[in-house]
Amino acid sequence: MRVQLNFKSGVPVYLQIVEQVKAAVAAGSLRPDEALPSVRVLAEELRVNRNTVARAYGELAVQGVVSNEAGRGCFIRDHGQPLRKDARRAMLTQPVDALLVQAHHLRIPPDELLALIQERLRLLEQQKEKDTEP
Amino acid sequence: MRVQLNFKSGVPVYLQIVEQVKAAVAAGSLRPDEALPSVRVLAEELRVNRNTVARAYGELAVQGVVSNEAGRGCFIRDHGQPLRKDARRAMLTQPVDALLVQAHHLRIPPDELLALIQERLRLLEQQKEKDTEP
Amino acid sequence: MRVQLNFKSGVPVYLQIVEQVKAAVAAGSLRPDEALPSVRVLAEELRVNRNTVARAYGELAVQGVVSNEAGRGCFIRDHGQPLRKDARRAMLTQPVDALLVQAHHLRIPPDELLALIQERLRLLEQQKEKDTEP
Amino acid sequence: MRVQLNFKSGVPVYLQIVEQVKAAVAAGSLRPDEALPSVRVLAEELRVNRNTVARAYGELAVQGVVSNEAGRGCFIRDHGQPLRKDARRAMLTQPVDALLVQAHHLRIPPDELLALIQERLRLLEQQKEKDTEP
DNA sequence: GTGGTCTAGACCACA
DNA sequence: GTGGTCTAGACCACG
Repeated sequence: MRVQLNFKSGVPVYLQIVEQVKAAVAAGSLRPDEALPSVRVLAEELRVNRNTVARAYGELAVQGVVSNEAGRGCFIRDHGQPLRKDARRAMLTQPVDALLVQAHHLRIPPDELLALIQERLRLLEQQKEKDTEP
Repeated sequence: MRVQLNFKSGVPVYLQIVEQVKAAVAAGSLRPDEALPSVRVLAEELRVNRNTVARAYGELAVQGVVSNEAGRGCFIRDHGQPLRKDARRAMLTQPVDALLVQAHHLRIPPDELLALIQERLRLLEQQKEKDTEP
Repeated sequence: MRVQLNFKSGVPVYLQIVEQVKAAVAAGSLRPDEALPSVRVLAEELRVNRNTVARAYGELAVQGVVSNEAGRGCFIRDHGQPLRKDARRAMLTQPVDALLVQAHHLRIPPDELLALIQERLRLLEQQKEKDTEP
Repeated sequence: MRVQLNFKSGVPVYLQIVEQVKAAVAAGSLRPDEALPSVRVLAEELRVNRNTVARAYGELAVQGVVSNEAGRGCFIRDHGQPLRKDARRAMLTQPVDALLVQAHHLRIPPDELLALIQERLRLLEQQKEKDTEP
């Protein structure tokens, strides 16, 4: 489970965690009964207060995405099939539209936006490789 | 001037307003000396408290984007050139990264994400034409 | 830290707080990393609403005087000055003009005003030394 | 009577007028029974709403500095001797200190502050000459 | 406990 | 009508 935080966005950290876990579950990359990293491990990994991770896990439990079992850990609950690809794809349309609107406001033409996206894509891939290597 | 709020994002409403006004100015779609909607009008339009809009306008004034004239209104200040294109482009990297992370968690591969983006792009263009025609 | 409010002056309370904190920092009686009283405490002390103090602290943070750390408190920043010198100097012309006008109305000729300024300057320097010594 | 307004200071315009008239009376440059300019004349001179000037005159009347005589005008009331020069000079120490603190905070050294003051002094003198000429 | 945001509604200065 | 300030009290994120 790879969580990417953006501390400058103003979006509460615990919500960023919640959203990314939910997305991973929807995609099937987190399987039922799979364990999430422990609160303190994830907190240290993200350099975030333990309470923040605990709150995220609590929120996920309330929403029925995971089940917190005291003393054992935090496990993905069974949700039947993960969403089919077109459903997951549909979950992206709103954020995509938001990005297009913002680009339009900034008068960045579509081709430049696409170039920017591919540039960032390459950069994120490189980071992933670095993290995996050592 | 059209402002779109996202109440679920956790980003302070007043900052969303600030950012969107700045984006519009940066893009040149709000011209110097142009009046913003009055605090009360925008507050009603966005279904938000007057103080929240006032705070946004105050912040914009502090940042020199706008000049608030009591009894008259809130006007875009002439700040010479709008931002250079690379600065505007830089304002997009954060949202782009957020989108890429979300797509990754949803296991939507880059090529499908790009396809989705171009699909939405076409759709937005069609809407724009409709708005302009009649 | 002693803050004296004048409710009858027409000067916004939050600005009075801002000015006095800045003055204390300038005078050296508030040192870098020193904590200001918490928003709630100062609000009670001044018999003013929490929001008013919060607004003052927010303004001080924007101006780089102070760093507000959620969950920890409000601390004096040891800051390198971002603005260029001529910009900073420009920020002084308004208050200078106001002083000159007032002196003119009080029929204090320019040379006496300058003498007074140098007198107060010496006095402020002496105070700073006293604060620094022991 | 020369009134200089600062619209950006946040100090209400009517209070700026009140303070400057009071200072002039304290200095003896406005003598008992001397007439102030009529509301509409001063309003036009200052490019300010007539209500604002009227409010200032009203405030001065309440404080016993002037006497508003309907249909005739607004006259300075007799206050015995104007203040001696050292008393008037004392009225300047607080604003002078505020200016020094602000300069210090902006890291403008005393010699530059003094240079700025003399520069503004020359500028104000020139304006006065222009106003007197025609 | 800390600071930050938002709402509801009041009053003020100004046009 | 405009923007600006203040209060009272709520909830949130974080430590």
